[in-house]
Amino acid sequence: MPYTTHEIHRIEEKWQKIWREKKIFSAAMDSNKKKYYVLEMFPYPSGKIHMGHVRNYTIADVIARFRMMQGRNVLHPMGYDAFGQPAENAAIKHKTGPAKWTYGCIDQMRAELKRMGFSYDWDRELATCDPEYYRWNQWIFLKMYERGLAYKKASPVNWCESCQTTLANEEVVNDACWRCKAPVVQKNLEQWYLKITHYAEPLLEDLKKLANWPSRVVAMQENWIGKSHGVNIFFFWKKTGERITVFTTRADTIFGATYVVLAPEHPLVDKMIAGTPGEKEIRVFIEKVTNESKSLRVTGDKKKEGIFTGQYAVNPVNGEEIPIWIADYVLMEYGTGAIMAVPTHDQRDFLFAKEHKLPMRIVIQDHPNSNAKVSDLKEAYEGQGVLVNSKQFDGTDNESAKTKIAQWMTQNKMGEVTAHWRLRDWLISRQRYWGTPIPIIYCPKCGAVPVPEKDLPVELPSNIQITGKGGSPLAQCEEFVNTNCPNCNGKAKRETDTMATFFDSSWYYLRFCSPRNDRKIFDEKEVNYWMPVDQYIGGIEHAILHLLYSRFFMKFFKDLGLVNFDEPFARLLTQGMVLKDGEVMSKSRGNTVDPDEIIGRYGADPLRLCILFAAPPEDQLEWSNGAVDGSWKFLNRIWNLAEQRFAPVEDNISAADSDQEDKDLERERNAAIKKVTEDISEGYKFNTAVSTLMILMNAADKYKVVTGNTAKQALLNRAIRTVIVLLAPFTPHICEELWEKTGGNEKSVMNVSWPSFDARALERDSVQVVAQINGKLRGKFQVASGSSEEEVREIVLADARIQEFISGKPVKRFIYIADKVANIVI
RNA sequence: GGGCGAGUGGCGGAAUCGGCAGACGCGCAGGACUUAGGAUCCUGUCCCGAAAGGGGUAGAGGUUCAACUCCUCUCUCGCCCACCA
Repeated sequence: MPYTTHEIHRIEEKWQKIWREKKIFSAAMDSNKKKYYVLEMFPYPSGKIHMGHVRNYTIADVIARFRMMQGRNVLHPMGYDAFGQPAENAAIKHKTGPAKWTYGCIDQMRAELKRMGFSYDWDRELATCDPEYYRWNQWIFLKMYERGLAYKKASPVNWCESCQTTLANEEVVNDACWRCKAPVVQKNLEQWYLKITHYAEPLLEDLKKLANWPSRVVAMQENWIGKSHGVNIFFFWKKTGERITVFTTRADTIFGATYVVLAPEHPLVDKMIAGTPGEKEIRVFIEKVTNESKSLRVTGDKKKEGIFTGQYAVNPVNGEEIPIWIADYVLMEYGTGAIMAVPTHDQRDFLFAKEHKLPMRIVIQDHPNSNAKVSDLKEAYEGQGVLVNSKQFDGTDNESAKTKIAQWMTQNKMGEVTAHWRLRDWLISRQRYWGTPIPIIYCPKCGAVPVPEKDLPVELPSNIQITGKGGSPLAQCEEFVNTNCPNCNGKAKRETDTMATFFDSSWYYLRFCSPRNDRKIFDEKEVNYWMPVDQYIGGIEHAILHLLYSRFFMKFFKDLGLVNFDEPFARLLTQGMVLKDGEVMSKSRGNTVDPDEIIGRYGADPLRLCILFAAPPEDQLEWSNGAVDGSWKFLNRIWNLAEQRFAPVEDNISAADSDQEDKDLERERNAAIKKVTEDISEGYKFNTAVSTLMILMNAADKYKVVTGNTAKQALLNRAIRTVIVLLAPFTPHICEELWEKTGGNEKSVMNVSWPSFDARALERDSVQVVAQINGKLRGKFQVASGSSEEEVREIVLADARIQEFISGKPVKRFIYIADKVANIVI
């Protein structure tokens, strides 16, 4: 039978059925076996898988199958991140319900995933929209609520007009909604938050443990958490003596502070200006600034605007009275909402001071003897130097002055060492239907009351009309809203907001460990056996969002005493995007390639191979149909090799009888085992692993067997079967079929142990040494491997051509790198 | 403005504890064969040159017997952060 599309499809279906029936991939805890947990970021069930999914899951599948063949107890589950807005939009568009729509999509998606032949334990499949899943979201919420880590507060929030809902800071990208790209505006709303900032320190600190994460992702998280060390300095308002705390990372410049600037929203502002002559003008200014969108206000190149309050602050270090200003460039959300301005050593302050003719004083000289004057300054000096005009600190270099001044201020209660964080608490309320109901009941008498654990799950009502127009859809459903207070049993109303879907995905990897447990969120024994995830794989777009939230949840579970570790993902691989014509594949661009269509035309194996061979997993991958042709051809050649050249004979080769061709083939075979093993386990270099297998196949193809020479035939058989076994994680269907055809005696090639290589077979009798003259290639010599420098020197210098190049000049040096290069310096 | 990463044939990409640049594949060119198949097989394929040889890994320098690999500067592209005090 030739390897035709029809045959490919037959083989793929055949083996998928066998894997399913024999439960090859079902995982069970076994404390005698070393576990390996492979996980890819589970998909949103849009219905169809795209090339990005195919790439992500194929990479994971190779790893899972490879580890399985190496004898590890592999857990490789799959599920669906099934809540979220697209289902609501689809429900409106197709006049159906989000649940019906979503489950339909899941069915379609599962079928497509199965056609790819991925090694999932399908018995562990889960969907976050299942009440048996999201009840545990509610449970987690209640546990956080008990510990004060879930709380409600009114504050300005990000609001997406198009989605008609609030967004977390992490979901706002360039002042636009991360999902729909519509502009985000600020609204004042009362919303639920999770206190992720409680874990700011460990979230930052434990990044150090993530040595096997891409450094880029670690850097992004570090940036996002944004710890900055500095000092809170206690200025005070001259008129009343009230404290104005200012945060600075530049305590060394404290003697150069010539004014203080407050954010327009600063709580003291109102009191300071009330009844002053400038009050009206200042209020107009504040009004103007606070109405500006955050993006406009926070643009770097915009001119800084400000206004004098008429009030003065006292600098605690020298008692100096300096003016208090209000300016748009000071943000209430960061630091203390108040800064001390040092125009000589901060460029923003410099420009502001010039504009408003505010005083300046130099306190750092870049050189002890240089005497720059304020009038000479064209810009602020932000570099290193020595302190001047700073009383007892004069002459101190500014770096050590930071610590010294901070200590001195702390001792004299003028300030305190502190740190500020960029990380904000996580806003999780969403005014949407298709999400987990927040398990809170509002009672007129008792206030906000958590739903008792025994009443979980608070189920989503199914009879809801989704309109997409303003407000929480759940609020319209009276039978959902109206309930009784768990405390006093009086009439009460339910919270009608649902949870952000990132809540759901922050812990699903734990649920996979015991997905059917209906008494507990997860079985601690199972979780402590399988976790952490040994290899996690997904897109870089989750570098902050999902990965940070998951780390936060893990630390919370550790604090609850449920788990004995606190980082969920030991290794992280961020796969590159799949491009078409240089652009990311997307429906809106109309440049998508449907994986299902490629499977139909070529089969799953050629698709898998092509995507693995085309680029290293972390790089972008430019899709080309030609590349699938290439993969198809390669599989076809292997097919023909196994079908036409394999012949069953007894494998009784004695090394003593082997000739040079035999040794060469055995060397290629062992070299391939070594290289493929290394490529998969050290850095997932699938592209070079595949090319190594191509080399071995080419070598086997060229190897000649005289009919009846059973020793040679056995050697060829060995090479063929090695290709099949090594290739099995990449293209499992064809390898199963060929393994069976070539007399494989296991029920599946997946049960074959991953081969090891024989180092002796890699040795060569002779090696090629390159001869260079002054670094230029001048000749190649076969020499016995392990030859000494003297031997090689003799051979090389005896060569007529080499002598011609030397042309009588004296040989200054002779450098020999064993078995590689000889360089003659003349 | 700050940080990180990258730049190699017509294309995807190999090679980086410094040691033959372009593995492997796609494409292209020439040929063989044919049970016309999605054929298959063989040969060639960085540039200039008839050859000898010369040039060549974004550009310019440097270190070295030897540099895609290390150092300095510049350019280009990608990503992240950004009035962050």
